[in-house]
Amino acid sequence: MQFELKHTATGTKARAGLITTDHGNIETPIFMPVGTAGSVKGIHARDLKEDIKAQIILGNTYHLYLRPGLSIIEQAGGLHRFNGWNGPILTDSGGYQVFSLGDIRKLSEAGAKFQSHIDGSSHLFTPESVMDVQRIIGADIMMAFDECTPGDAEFEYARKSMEMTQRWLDRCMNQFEKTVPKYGHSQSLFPIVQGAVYPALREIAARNVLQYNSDGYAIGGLSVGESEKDMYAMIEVVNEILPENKPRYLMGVGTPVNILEGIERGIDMFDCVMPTRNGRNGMLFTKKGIMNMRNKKWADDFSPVDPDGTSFVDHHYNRAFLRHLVISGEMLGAQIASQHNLAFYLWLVKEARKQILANTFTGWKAEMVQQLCVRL
RNA sequence: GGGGAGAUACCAAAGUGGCCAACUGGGGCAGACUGUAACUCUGCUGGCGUACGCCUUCGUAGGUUCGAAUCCUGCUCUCCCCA
Repeated sequence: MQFELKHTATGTKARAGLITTDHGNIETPIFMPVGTAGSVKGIHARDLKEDIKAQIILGNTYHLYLRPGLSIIEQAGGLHRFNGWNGPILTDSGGYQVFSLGDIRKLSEAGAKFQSHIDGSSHLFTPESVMDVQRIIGADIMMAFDECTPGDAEFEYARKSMEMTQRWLDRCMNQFEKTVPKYGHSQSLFPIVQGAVYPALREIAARNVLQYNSDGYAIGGLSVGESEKDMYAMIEVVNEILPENKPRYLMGVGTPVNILEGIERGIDMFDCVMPTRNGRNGMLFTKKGIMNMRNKKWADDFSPVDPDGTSFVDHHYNRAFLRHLVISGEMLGAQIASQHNLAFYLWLVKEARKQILANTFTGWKAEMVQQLCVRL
């Protein structure tokens, strides 16, 4: 994987770049749809590529390891062959599950012992094993195994947590160096910067990851309970230190506004479940604001789902029908909403890139942020 | 014609003298969701008020009682069984 910085918009840290992988190119800034179990929920690979114009999607080490299991994925020839998506794939390491499955896991220096959320069985994830699993999955971009520190962590906890993530990173790197890709395409490993909401910790963590000269760097442990103000402040601290010539990935973020704020602060890559999960729950993000499709006001609105939308669903279906589907619990409603939201997110980052290249990002972004928060 | 059962809020359905403006489910209305244990979760759902509260409700008209959705009587309607 390689990264080429194309342009930094004047008067801002917002950047446009190009990532090249063995499965295709990625124009940054980019949003990466989340496909935890190997599929972006409700979305066909064809629509992902042709309609939504996704350039890279996520998978999750923890989920794929539990089900279908490594043997099946290996037999398939890796996740790309298994799920029919032949574009770039990034896998999260399970670090987020260390956070979200807090009740059913135990952390130690060795790693994280999980109880499967599926059948309760016990599994130990170590930095080494997580590298091996991601080799088998065959992600173009693998993530280091980290502890995603909760946003409200005390300083001492955050410090210890960050330090363990650093030691785990060292082990990840060693294992990564000791192993090779299984399917003929190259794989990169991104370290993750932790440190909760403490600038001093974030600084240490950001400087620490530089020693590995990785293909890219991630910022984790944000949008996990801290304030947006803190989140933006941490991005600024870290991006001050991360190298210019490598992509920066802000993990798990976020709302359309979060993404624009992140781009403005020099982030290149984003992922978030929000467009799909909120879509399944009836919420639409649009250029003009947020729509809750369950609201009665759409019941007799027969205009297109989103007249400004870039997806075919935006023009093929009307709002009243979409509301009917959502209210009725019809799965097509969840699909339409997810497809719209993803297409919107991809439009948003593509447009941001255009504005960066034209040096008009700042004004455009300010205007968009106003619009995006409106409740329609 | 004879016998029996029942009528509770938008629907279904608990409650069978005070803790009942009334359990619960559905429906309705709104909110949440950020590296997915999530097509999930939360709140409201008689009227007015932010709220303590006040007012009007359990087919209908009366009655008993300090007090009734709950007990008694008349009426109206519904369902079931037998002829």
